[in-house]
Amino acid sequence: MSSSAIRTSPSGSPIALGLTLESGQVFHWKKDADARWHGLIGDVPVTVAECDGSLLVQPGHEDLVGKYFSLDHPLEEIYAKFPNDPASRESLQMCRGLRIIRQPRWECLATFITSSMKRVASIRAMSFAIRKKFGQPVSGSDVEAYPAPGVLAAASESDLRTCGLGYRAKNLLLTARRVAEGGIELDALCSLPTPELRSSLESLPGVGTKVANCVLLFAYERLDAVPIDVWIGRVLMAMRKGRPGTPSQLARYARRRLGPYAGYVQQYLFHRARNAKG
DNA sequence: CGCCAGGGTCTCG
DNA sequence: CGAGACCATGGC
Repeated sequence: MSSSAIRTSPSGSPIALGLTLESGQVFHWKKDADARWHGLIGDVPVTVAECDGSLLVQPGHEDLVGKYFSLDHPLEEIYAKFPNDPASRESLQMCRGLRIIRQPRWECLATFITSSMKRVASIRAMSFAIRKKFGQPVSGSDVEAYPAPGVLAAASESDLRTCGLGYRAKNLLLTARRVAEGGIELDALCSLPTPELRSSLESLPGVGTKVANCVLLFAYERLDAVPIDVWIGRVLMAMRKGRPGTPSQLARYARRRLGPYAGYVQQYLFHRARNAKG
């Protein structure tokens, strides 16, 4: 592969590429027989491979790829603030090098609107279907770019349903219209404090507490945001010695116990829980 | 085949 | 604020 190696962060903390791309943050990357990953960063086709914790990319893509995969995140500092309970320690041992990606905001928001009550494999299938039906073809990629808000805003609900969205089609359509009409400017919101940003996101159709936290964590660099889905809900309940709780109680517990990088801890716990199976 | 999933929204206490 | 009903689909 015509590629040059780029280094990870100055501290030398590595990236685990496969873990990062298979941890339910992003849903359109494909691994080939040679363990190279093919995907799009925005509308730029990218091929990435991992070699001893560093990334190999095409010349010229170093900055784009480095930012997308958050190679500047200080993993050792983050790990130093991990909680000391057995589950968190074990998740760190399993997931060392997994990074929270910086995703394009609309793409992240839209895919997580479609994610409710769906498994990762289904979210991935819907994502590909939406790209294929509405997205712009990209030269050098077998995956289409994620369609802009205006494109989905001009679609019909029944067209969206053909992508397997079910009742989520209406929410995606309504939110696409809000964004396309300028009712909310996703990129401009990045300067807002987290509470105000969260409120803005939750004003969108199909965006509640959990989806807003996914977008805060995966697209707005709020590394303390904790999405609580059924998996993390079970993990938190186990950490509370089996004591169940309301969503707000679990959120408060997570804020208190998972530390300043709670979003990172959550992602590691999520991956550990989903891959437990014994 | 039945089960469950990176939930949101509305209604009613 | 908290609990329940309802929503559609597909992988397994």
